[in-house]
Formats: sequence, C-alpha cells, structure tokens
Amino acid sequence: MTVRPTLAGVAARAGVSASTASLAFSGSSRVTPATKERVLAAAAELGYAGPDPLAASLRRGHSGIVGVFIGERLRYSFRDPVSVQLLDGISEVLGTHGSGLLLLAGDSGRPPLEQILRMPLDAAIFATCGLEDDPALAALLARGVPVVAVEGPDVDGVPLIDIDDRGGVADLGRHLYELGHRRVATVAMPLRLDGTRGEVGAARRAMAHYRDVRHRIEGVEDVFGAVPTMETAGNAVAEGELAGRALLDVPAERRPTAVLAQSDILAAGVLSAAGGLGLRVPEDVSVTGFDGADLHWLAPARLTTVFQPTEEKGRAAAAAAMALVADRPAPDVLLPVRLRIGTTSGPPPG
Amino acid sequence: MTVRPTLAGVAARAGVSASTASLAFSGSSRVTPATKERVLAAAAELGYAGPDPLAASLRRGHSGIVGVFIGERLRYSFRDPVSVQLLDGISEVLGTHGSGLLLLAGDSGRPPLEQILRMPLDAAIFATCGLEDDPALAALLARGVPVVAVEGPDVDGVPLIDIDDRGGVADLGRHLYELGHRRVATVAMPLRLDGTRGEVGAARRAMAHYRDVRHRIEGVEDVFGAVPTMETAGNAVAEGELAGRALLDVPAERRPTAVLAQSDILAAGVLSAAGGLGLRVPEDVSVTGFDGADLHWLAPARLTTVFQPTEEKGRAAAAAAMALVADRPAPDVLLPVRLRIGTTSGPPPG
DNA sequence: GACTCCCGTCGAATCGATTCGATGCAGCAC
DNA sequence: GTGCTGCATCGAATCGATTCGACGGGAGTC
Repeated sequence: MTVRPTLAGVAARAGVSASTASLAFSGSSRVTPATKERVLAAAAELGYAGPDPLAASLRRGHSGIVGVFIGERLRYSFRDPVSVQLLDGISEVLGTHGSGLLLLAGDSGRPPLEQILRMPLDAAIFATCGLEDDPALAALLARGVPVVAVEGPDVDGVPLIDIDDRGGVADLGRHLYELGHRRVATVAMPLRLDGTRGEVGAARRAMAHYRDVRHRIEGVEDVFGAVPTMETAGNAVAEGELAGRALLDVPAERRPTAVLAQSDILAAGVLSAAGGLGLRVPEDVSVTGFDGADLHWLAPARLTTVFQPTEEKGRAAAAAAMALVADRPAPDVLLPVRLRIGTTSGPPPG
Repeated sequence: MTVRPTLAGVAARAGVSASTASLAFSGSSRVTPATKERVLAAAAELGYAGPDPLAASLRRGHSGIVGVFIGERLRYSFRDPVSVQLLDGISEVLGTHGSGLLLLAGDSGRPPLEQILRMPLDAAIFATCGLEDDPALAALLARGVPVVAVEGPDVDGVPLIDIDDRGGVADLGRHLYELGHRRVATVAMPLRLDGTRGEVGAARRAMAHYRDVRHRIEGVEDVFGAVPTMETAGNAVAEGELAGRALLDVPAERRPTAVLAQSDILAAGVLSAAGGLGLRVPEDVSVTGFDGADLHWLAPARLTTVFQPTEEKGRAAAAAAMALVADRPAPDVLLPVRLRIGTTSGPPPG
C-alpha cells in the first residue's frame, strides 16, 4: 500500500496549482477543458479517486450526514413496520438532497452519548424517542446541531412532526361506541422502556416517556372515560398476545367487548389471543389497531384501524431537517390520520 | 445565534495553550486536574460543547463511520427480517467500537455513487448486494476504503462473510428425498433486480447477480438434478404466493409434491397459495423455507427450514470491518447453517 | 548544594481540501 | 499602439482540531 495521494500531489503532477485542481474536481467551474483534462489525467496516473470527504467537509462546514435516532435497539425498531416506513420516508428525501443517513440506535443500556457527539452531524432527527429531557437532545442542541422531532420531545426551537394520535383514536372510539360498545379496554405500547407489563395506574402514567402513547390513551378516554389499560413491554405481536389474554381470559360478563390496541402489531397479538381463547372476532370481541400498516399476515381479516401517513411523516421530518441545515425556518407539521373500518369490529355480543 | 466557539477560544479564556485544552478534552491524559477543570469551566462559560468531530476526524485520519450498503431501497430491505437481523448484528459490534452506521440504500434507480464518495467512511460493508462489478465497490476500493462483503461480491482483498447456502439447501433436499419426494420445485429470490418473474432458464441464470440465490439453486440440484425454478420479483410474501400459485395450480399429476422456497418469507407466500388452492400442508404438498427467521405469523405451522445465524453474520462482518480499519487482517468467514424440521414437510401424497 | 529525572505545558507542524481576492495574459476596440 | 475587459489560473488564508518533540521547573537523591 502506497500512501494515498492528495490533491496537492495531483496538482503538482498536472503542473497546476492546488486551487485549480480543486476547481477541476468540483465540476464545471471556470476551468479550461484542457486543464481539467490534464488534472484528471494526473489524478488517474496517481490513483487519486477524488477529494477527501473529511477535508472537504471541514472546509465547507458541513458533512452531508443526518443522524436518525431510533429509540430502541435496532432489532426492535425494525420489527416495527412503522419505524421502517418512517425511515424509508426519511431516506427518500435525504437521498434527493445528497445527504447520508446515520443510524443511531439507543441500545437502552450504555448511553451512546459520547458516540453521538463524535459524529459529524449536520442535523439530527429524533424518531419516536419521547423524552423531553433526553441527554442526547440537550447535547446536540448545545452543540448547535439542528434537531427535528418526530412524535418526539416538544421543545422550543425543535420542529415537531406529529400526527393527530388523540383524534385518531377518538375516531376509533366513536366508531365502537356507535356500534354499541360500552365496556372496552386498551392495550398500550410501553410508556417507557423498562420492561413493565400490566395495568397502568396513575403513578405509572405520570412516568410516561412517549407522547404518542399518552395521546392514544387520552383518545380512548375522550369517548369512554377511564378504561382498563394494559401496558406491554414492547411493540410486538407476542406482547399483544400476552396483554390480550390478560384482558380476555375472564368471565364473559367482565370481559371487554372491544379492545383498542395502540398499534396494528399489538392488535395482531390480541387477535391471536382471542383465537386461542376460542373467541370469534368481531362476534365475541372487536379489536382495533393503529397505523394502517397493512400487515399481510392478518389475511383474511382486515383490521379496523387508523391509518397514519408514516412515510409522509418521514419525508416531512427530513424536509424539515434539510430546511434547518439551509438556515431556513422549519415549521411544525401536523399530519392527518384516517379511520379505516375493517372486518375486526362489529356490534358487541348479546 | 453567536458564532460557535472553538477550542482555541476556550484555551485562550482558560489561559492555557490550545494543545493543553485539547488534552483536557481528550480525557485522562497527563493534565493536572486543576488545569483540566479550568479548561472545562472556560468551555462551559463559552458554551463550547466539545471538539468539532470534523476537525478531529480530519486530523485523526478516520471518521468513526462505517457505511452499510443494502442493495435495494430501504423499504424492501426492511420488510425482510433477515436484513434487519443482519443490520442489528452489525450495529451491535460497531456500537462497541464506538463507530456509527451510515445506511446506504441503493434506490435502484439513480446511482448514489457520488453521494457515497462524499461520505467519510472508514470502511464499507456490502450486505447482500451481489455484483462483483458494482461501480460503488470499485470506487471505494480505488479510494482505499476497506470493504467487507456479506454474501456479496467475491473479490480479492475483500473479506467475504458467507454461509453455506448450498449445503444447507442440499440438507433440505435430502430431508425431502428421504421422505420420498421425487418431483419438487423451487421458488427463488430475484436473480437480479429487474422485476422479472417466472421460470428460470439457462440464459437468465447466467445473468444472476446474487451468489446466495445461485447457491441455493445449486443446493437443490445437488439432490434432485434440474428442477423447475420460479423466480420472484422480490423477497416478499405476495411474490411467494404468486410463484406458489403458478407452481401448484396445475393437475395433481404434474404438481410438485414439495416446494423449496429460498426464504421463509417466500415460503409463507407459498403456504398461503397452497391454502388458497385448498391444498393441505404437508399432506398434499410439502413446503420449506430458508433463514429460520421465526415468522410468528405462521403459527401454528412451524416451517421446515434451514436456520442461518444471521445476526452472527452481521457481527462477523462488522468485526471484519473493524479489523481492516485497525490494519489487521480479516479472513473470510463461513458460518454453518442447520436444518430445522418443522410441520410443513412430510411424505408425498399417495 | 548540585545533578538528574519526571511530569505538566506549550509551539508549531499537520491533516487535505476550499475559496476569495489578486494577477497576468490575451483579445478587442478605438 | 495603448487602454480596457474578461477569463483562466494562482497564492494564501482558513476550517478546527491533534500530536510530537521540546522546554522548564520542582522534587528526589547522593
């Protein structure tokens, strides 16, 4: 391995100055085609593959890299179709701006704060990471890195890309209410990531990290008042099944006639629990979800759910990040959701 | 917004030299606690949040960022549990080394080559991107960026992290053969990403981009010789269903008694196709997969499949990348796979 | 008391490019 | 022939830190 050649070397060999060589590489500036060609030839001879991104970034003042924080460990986030769609939307817009996407996974345990601060980020997107007082958020802001929050912390100076969680769930609630349901229950995503499962009390509720989870509980209450709420330890089918069984495996007169799961994934688990207990959906119990993620494996059932424009959310977040990078203002965004009635909701039994 | 303070500014205010200030930040070197504190205090007053990663990286010569190429667009890759697990394994090891993971999605269309070359990568991992002659691969190598391939291009100087695709599928084949199957078919993942579906001929086969796809076909042939092979346009349940229907919706005497799908996802589609045609599994037709991804939505069927240590593959890839960055040699890795017999394979009918 | 050793601090070089303002040359018009 | 315009090229400053070798002063030793 010989030492990597530098722009200066190429310039010397081409018989031009470093500045001219730089111009030759930065594209179609005011450089004679002949000179440009000479520089490129010299580069080829020396095996110079183009300017060092690090040096260029330092000089330019930005790296073309946007950090995306996903709360949990990768493996959990990616199980979740919503995270994936979100990321896809983000990546799409970043791509058109020529920016890269640096994934920052929480890993729950060790705070990756130092690692984060070592990364040359032009901006950061907090995707579903709750927590107004996240140390990483504070650190980034202190450093002057523009931050965008997706259903995340609502902090001054941080554009918030949000959906109408509460209104959407309330729509679901009204749909069920109109069908005649009066005794319902909720299966909630984790209020915070500490592995807690079970009925959510007031104390627990006060500890909630996540805005969306809170809002989705409130949406139910807007229609039904306080209802039993089972918290899960993660947004996963198995968790939904656990919670569903806890709610449904009781005498019929105490059993909720409808279960509002906070995500389609959890709803899938509840459906599975219902099936396991010999309950028919929707004849014996109605089940609803949230996200509208089109879980193919639910076929032939079509889940009654609330569709949210997840990819659009991602695009909006990336667009906001790009705006901030360009020193343009980035307003908050509130995206609409839409009730989608499927085959898993119907009148209560009896 | 005031101008961001620099290390020099902090040093001046603390009454020390820039070098000392740098030492104070880089942790526990030979700096008097008192001095260190003075520097930190000055930093706090000025709102200096630590050294600029770009400048530090330039000086150090590396950025702490590893690029991970996933062939297709994000949305497709992440539908695939295998990609996700792989990424998770990679991220795990990268994390322990304090390195960041820069996601590079192909987006099929526009070549993101320029974008790639703008990124300050310490190393790159080609995850399931086939193609020995990928221009991005060439560009990175030309630039001197260490590259690792996961089931990817087999190029000199590029460590290959691989699994025994062929042997694993051959194990499946023998299992089926011993059960009595003689007329089988294969549902293949795309040989290249051009949206082609249908029976794979010799010409098409010569165009294959992907080593794993090729090897999994060969594994079947090792046991059964040439068999009908349906290519899909993507690794998705719907694609598997399409291919499955094409293979199974024929008179019983021409119908294969077993279908070897190249992935669990595709197998799920084939199962669905079989169900749609009123065929029982495994009584009327056996179905096998590959990956051992534990698709929860298959319950109660347990897929007969080949387990591959996907996460381990990711860890090995990341470890190899880290080795190369540290200028240590990184040997090829071949990970074992394991036949896992489930409830979807049995003797042929009749 | 002098010499040595060691440790904390400092200067200066360096990483590799970008960019602004200056320079010089050629062409054109009068 | 002279003066002006314009364009390609060049010099030098700059981005913000890291790091190596040198230096100086205090402590320990004989």
